[in-house]
Amino acid sequence: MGRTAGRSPADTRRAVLDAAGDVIRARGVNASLDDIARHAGVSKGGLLYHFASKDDLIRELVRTLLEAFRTDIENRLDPTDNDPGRLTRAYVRALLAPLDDEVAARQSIALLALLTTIPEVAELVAADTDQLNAELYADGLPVDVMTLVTAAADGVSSAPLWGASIRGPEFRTLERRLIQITRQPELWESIPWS
Amino acid sequence: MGRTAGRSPADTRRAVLDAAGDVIRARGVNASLDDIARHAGVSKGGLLYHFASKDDLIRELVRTLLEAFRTDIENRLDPTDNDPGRLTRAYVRALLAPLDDEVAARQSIALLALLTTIPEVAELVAADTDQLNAELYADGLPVDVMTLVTAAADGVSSAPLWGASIRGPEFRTLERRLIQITRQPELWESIPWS
DNA sequence: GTCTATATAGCGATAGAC
DNA sequence: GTCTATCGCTATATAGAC
Repeated sequence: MGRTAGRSPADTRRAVLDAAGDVIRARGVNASLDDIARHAGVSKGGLLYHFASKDDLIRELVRTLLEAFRTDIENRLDPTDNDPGRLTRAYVRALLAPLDDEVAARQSIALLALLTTIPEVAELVAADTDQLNAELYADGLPVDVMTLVTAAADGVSSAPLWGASIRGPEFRTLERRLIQITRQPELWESIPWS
Repeated sequence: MGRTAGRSPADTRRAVLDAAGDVIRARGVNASLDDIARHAGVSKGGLLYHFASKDDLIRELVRTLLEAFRTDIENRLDPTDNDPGRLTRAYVRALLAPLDDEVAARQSIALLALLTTIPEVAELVAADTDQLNAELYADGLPVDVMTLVTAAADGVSSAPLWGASIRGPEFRTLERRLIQITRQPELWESIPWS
């Protein structure tokens, strides 16, 4: 039948990647190329013209997800904010933002966790994590403060993975206080730790 | 050939469950029954005598993991401690336990995260989470303090999923301070939040 | 660039011997 | 209680038409 009207090859590629995310999120490991292709509005043969193999498709999907996460953090950097903890604040905002859509958040994290089981993918993700962590450690905050804040943000963002609800107001409060601690690290450091 | 000398049916069952964990951790959820059986030292047919189907095996594996996690927390309850935050402290200890001697418990978390991509498993885990969360909310701490402490613990425990190392001394410091906050919630609550 | 049709392989599950 | 053999299904990937 040839090319679908109004859809460029790049559009098709993107449609397939989107469909891959949706279908794998929804059906888990059992998602087949046929399934993904149908959701993208192409045949399996059509899909395999754009991606040489399923591994190739997965690899591209992970690359896309990591890039989207990175871009999300960068978009949340406050341009008027040049103080220490600038990146850490953007990190907290990025991880706590999806609170509104718990299902999508849970599924995105589960998707990355699932994909991480492919050794090659695990290396990609770990490399990305190392890079981001290095930047967080160089963000100008005392290490113990940065560790607390990012750990708490990581915890909230991973909670939906276990089916926990994070809609309560206590999580909003937590977000505000984590941000505030990055602005005034002494609030944490001056606590009389025994 | 009959029963392998010195191995009871219960031993075989446990060996299969252990092997299932190992193989799925290494190869992902698509690991085949053949693979699992070989690692357990039985044939596929032998495995399927003990577990009616692959779904049944997965279900039992998850049940075992959840139970082990529960037991781990309970073992970390301080018998001499009857103050508010008692369970929260055990929870923090369980999640931040040193990597060296608690590798299995920690890997279980990563494995559970993987298995959560199976919808039926997600429901099992969510039910368990709800129960534990209810107990944490009833642990006698101010909600905001409990939320901070458990979020931070969750964050540290999920870090290995992304390939991050949590061996640095800052994580030990974090553990000590999280515990201390549960003992003196006013340390957190009396901070002059704007 | 996308389709249909098909080759090929691997998986879960069953049956029956021992 | 465990094995081997095999069935039936589904999935990936290829080939070739349009």
